[in-house]
Amino acid sequence: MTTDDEDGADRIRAGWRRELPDVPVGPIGVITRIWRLAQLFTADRERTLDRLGLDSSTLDLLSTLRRSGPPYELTSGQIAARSFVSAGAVSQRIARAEAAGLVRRARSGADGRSVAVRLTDEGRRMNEDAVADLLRHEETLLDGLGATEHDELAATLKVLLGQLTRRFDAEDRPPP
Amino acid sequence: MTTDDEDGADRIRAGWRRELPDVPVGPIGVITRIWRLAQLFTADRERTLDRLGLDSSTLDLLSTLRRSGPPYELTSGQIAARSFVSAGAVSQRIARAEAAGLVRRARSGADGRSVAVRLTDEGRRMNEDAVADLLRHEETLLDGLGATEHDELAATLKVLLGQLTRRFDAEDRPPP
DNA sequence: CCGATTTAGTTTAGCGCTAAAGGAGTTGCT
DNA sequence: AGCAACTCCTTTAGCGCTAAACTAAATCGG
Repeated sequence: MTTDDEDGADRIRAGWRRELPDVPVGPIGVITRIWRLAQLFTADRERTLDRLGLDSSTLDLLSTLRRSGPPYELTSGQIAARSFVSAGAVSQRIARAEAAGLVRRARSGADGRSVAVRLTDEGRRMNEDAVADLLRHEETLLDGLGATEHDELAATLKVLLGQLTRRFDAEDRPPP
Repeated sequence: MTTDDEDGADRIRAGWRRELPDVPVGPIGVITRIWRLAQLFTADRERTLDRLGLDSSTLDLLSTLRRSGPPYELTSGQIAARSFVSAGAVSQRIARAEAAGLVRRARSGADGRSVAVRLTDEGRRMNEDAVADLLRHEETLLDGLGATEHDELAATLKVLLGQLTRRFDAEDRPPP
């Protein structure tokens, strides 16, 4: 008596349970759904950003600068450290945003190797508009969850994320 | 009195609350963490798959065929419909997997336009090994969650995913 | 049946990313 | 001081993806 409101994850799980009965299918219910939700949130952001003439990597750059507070300036290295992308990607993002007039680059005073990246007024304005739009809209995406459910979800995700982050960090740094 | 075990999402949320107090920062606790978890799961899979000489897009193709059951054969179109990627991407995935000897392509009997893609014995073996490895390992990633917490998480994710899927589907198909 | 339309799959241009190589400035050792 | 080692950033080759152009086969309507 299978329940009828199977989703994609349920179907994948049922497929593996049928075909490879020895394999544990438990993780699918969480991991596959997290992947799929991440995709949906990404696609939804992209639709909004298209309207605003931005893309998600530019938004990430502008937001990192904006969140740092006045004078909205960081070095490339600081941006890379906060962005979870490679230094090369940051360099390209800055070049694109500079061409669009959203940031300006200047050699940093103290250290001739670093580059200070600063938000222009237009970059700041576009970022503030986009962040307000996105977060207000994303709030509605989670409306279907009750307040308690929402908070418990955030809390559980935080626990899991903390555990995995610590675990992977420890694995990367094998015992001396 | 800020709690001290802030994670990245908490820091982003605190930054926006400080800089743009009018913007609702609630969604960050869920959406940002889902993105980050998806990234971690992806990176973890990639490490395992590297060892096995596979990549995640090839795994996805082989798994789709394997889950369909004997004779492990589907048309390109059926694969695309199950894969959440474009038809072009499927075509390229098949070409790579065929070059690696993991699938074989043949014009499909009934309809001269379609292509039947079938798992080779080696493709089937590699897929079964990889799926067993991955799922057994991923089970341990979720070990830190209690059974109840795990089940509640899966259930909440399923609800949210269902709501969003229906909502976006409805938006794509505007009223007639 | 014949031409137009639709459908299945492939090919290609362009995108942003990573990893690795390169260029320029700084630090440290003697 | 002088030179090696290091650091910060940029550049580039290669990858897989998407969107769109394209080829070929099937279907439909007069």
